[in-house]
Amino acid sequence: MPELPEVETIVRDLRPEVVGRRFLRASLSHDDVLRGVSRRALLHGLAGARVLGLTRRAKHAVFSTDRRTLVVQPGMTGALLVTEAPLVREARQYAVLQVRMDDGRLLIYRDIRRLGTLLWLDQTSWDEYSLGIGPEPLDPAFTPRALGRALDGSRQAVKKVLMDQRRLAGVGNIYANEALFAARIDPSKEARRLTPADRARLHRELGRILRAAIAAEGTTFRDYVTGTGEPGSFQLELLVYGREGEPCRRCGTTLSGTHAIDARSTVFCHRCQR
DNA sequence: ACGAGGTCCTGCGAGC
DNA sequence: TGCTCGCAGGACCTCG
Repeated sequence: MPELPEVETIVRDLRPEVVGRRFLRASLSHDDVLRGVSRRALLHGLAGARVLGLTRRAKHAVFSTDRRTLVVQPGMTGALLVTEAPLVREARQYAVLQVRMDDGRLLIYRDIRRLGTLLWLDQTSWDEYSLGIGPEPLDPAFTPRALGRALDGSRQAVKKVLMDQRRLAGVGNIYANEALFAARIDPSKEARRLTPADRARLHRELGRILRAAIAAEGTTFRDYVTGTGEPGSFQLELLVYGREGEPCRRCGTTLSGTHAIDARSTVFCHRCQR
């Protein structure tokens, strides 16, 4: 499930493949991934557009072009790939968007469950959209104080606040679970009740884990692949996510699981995280 | 403002 | 073996 490290990996892999390329013809297999743009406007807009840059914002891959900006949010099962060979059957079945480029290769957005979304925005709309997203946790400007501001005043569970894209960019269920375990914070603790020491540890561990996950090219549980089609390897380093009922790597206590926070699977050590 | 719950979407694994 | 059902969940929505 592409969160910040996964989308960062995809963007780094694809940037040299697409920047400077011109899009030729595009096709779309399903309309239900579009938000605020019609099939016709998207396909017509993409045809002939030159890619000026590819960046990441939160969990979005952002293709800026000499026309509008193509924003891809992979959701649960989305993947972006560049391919030269014709698509094999499995790949073709889930290829939602296919864009022929001027070097003959295809840029593919593949999404099995289609919980991902595609946007086609002008500069002003993209700026506004981006302003509605919280700070980037790997930005040098994201200090412990900035994390404090994201958590301040919220009576919600700290885990839910970490995953709230309006407050903080790019953190989803996997990395929220992992960061809270590493920082030894109970995921259900009210965000506003974190002590300064809690916040300092959470800031440090969140940054450390996101960087380590990028170095590992992301976490592959099911469908996620990098921009080159390879699985990531951070699943080998997960300490709590997916480990409910298994022993805590720190103290050996059986890890607990709950769906009480925002109906998302939460795994934690009730002994280490208080 | 907050929590709870529904919606989208499909593959997968459990259970019968 | 073949079926149904619940679950996975990011973002967004409505309701109370």
